Amino acid sequence: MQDLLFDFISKYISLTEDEKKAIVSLDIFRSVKKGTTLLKEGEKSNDGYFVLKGCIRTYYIIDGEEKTTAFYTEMEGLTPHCVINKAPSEYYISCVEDTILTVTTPEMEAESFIKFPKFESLCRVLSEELLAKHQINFDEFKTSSPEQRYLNLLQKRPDLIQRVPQHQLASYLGIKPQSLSRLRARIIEKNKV
Amino acid sequence: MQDLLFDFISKYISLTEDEKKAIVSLDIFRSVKKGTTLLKEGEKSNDGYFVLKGCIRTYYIIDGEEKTTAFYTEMEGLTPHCVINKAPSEYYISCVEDTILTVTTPEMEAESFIKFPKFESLCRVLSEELLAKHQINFDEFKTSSPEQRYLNLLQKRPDLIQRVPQHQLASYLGIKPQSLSRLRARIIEKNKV
DNA sequence: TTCATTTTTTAACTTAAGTGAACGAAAACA
DNA sequence: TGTTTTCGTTCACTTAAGTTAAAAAATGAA
Repeated sequence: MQDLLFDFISKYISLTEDEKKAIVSLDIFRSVKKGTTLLKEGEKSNDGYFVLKGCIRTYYIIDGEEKTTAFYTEMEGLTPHCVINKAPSEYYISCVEDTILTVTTPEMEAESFIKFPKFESLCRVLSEELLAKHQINFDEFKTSSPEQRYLNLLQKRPDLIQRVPQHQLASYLGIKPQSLSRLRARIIEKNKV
Repeated sequence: MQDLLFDFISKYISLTEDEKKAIVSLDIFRSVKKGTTLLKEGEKSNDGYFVLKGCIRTYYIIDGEEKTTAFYTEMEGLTPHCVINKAPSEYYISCVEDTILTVTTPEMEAESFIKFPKFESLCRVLSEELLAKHQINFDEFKTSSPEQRYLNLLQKRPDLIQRVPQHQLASYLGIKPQSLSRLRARIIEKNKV
C-alpha cells in the first residue's frame, strides 16, 4: 500500500530507508468507504489528501444542487482551499469509490521539511508541475465547447467516464445532466451515419 | 522598482540585506513595451515571469483565431508550461500594456535555492497558494454561466475590464466577442428597467 | 426477489450562445 | 492628412444548452 506512494515519489527523488521509515511512522495511510464525506462545507480542516487507490471528488451545493468540480484518482493530491487560507470550506469532499489515501497536515509537513529538506523540494516541484498542468486544463476548458470537452475527456480520462456517475460528470464538464445525456446521444447519432 | 518585489516577498518572509543583494545581482528586472511577444507557440524557453507593473496575457491561436486564456497583472507570476515540461510552447505570451517584470529560469532558481533555502520554501508556499486559488477560480468558472462570469469579473477584477480589449476578455470568459457584446447590452437593459 | 430510490434518458419548450455579415468608430500607419 | 486595419456592436439566423416534467433504467436495501 505504502509502496504505491514510494513508487510515485521515486519518480522525483530517491528515498533512503530512514526517510521511508519517517514517512511510515507518520501514520498517514487511511482506508475510506465509498460515500464517506471527508470534508463538509463550513468546516475548518487541516487535512490534505493524496489518493493511492480509488477516487474522491470535490463538490459544491449551489441552490440545493450538487456541482462536482474535480475528481482525484490514483497518484493525485489535493490540499483543500480551507487548509491554505484557514477559513471554513466552500465545498465538500467525498469518496466516489472505496479509497486508500494519505492524510497530512501542514504541521506534519513543516516538521518533516525540517528533518528532510528534500521533502520540501519535492513538494515545490510537485505543486509547480500541478499548477502548470492545471492551467493547461483550464485553457482547454475555456477554448472548447461542452461536446469537445466530453470527447476530450473520453480520450484523456476514459476511466472517469466509467467510474463516475453521469450527473457528477456533467457539472465537471460545466453543463446539466440532461445536456450531457443529449450530447452523448448526439455523438452516437453522428457515428452511426 | 525592485522594491515592488521586496514588498511583496515581505508578506511571506523577511529578507536580509544580503539576500536582497543576491536577488538584485541576478539582474532579473526587465521593462517591456506594449505588444511585445515574450513567447511564441512552438518555441522552447526557460523563462518564468513575475509582473511588477503592467499586464501580460497568454493566448492560443486556434483555427486562426486568438484565444486569450489568462491575464497576469501586478504581483502575479507565471511559469509557462513549456518550462515545466521542456517541450515547445502551446501558447503565446505577450504584453497587453507597457510592463515591468522579472525574468527567471529554473537554473537561476536552483542556484539561489542552494544559497538560500528560504527561497525554495517561499516558492513552495506561493505555488501551493496559487494552486488553491486557481482551483477555486476554475470551480467558479464551471459552476456559472457566461453572464454570471462577467458579473463576477466586474466585482473581482474591475480593472481588467478597463485595461483589456473586449475580444480578449471574451475568450477569457469562454465566449465569442459578439456574445460578450450582446451579454453586456442585456445587462444594461436589465438595469434600466 | 420485490419495492423504493436514485440515476439516466427523452421530450417539448425557452433562452442564450455560435455564426456570418455588415456597419461605424477608433486606432494604427504611412 | 487620408488610408487602412482593427475593434466593438448590431442583426438575422442556426445550434445547442437550460428548464420542466415524465418515463425508463439501474441500483440498493429489505
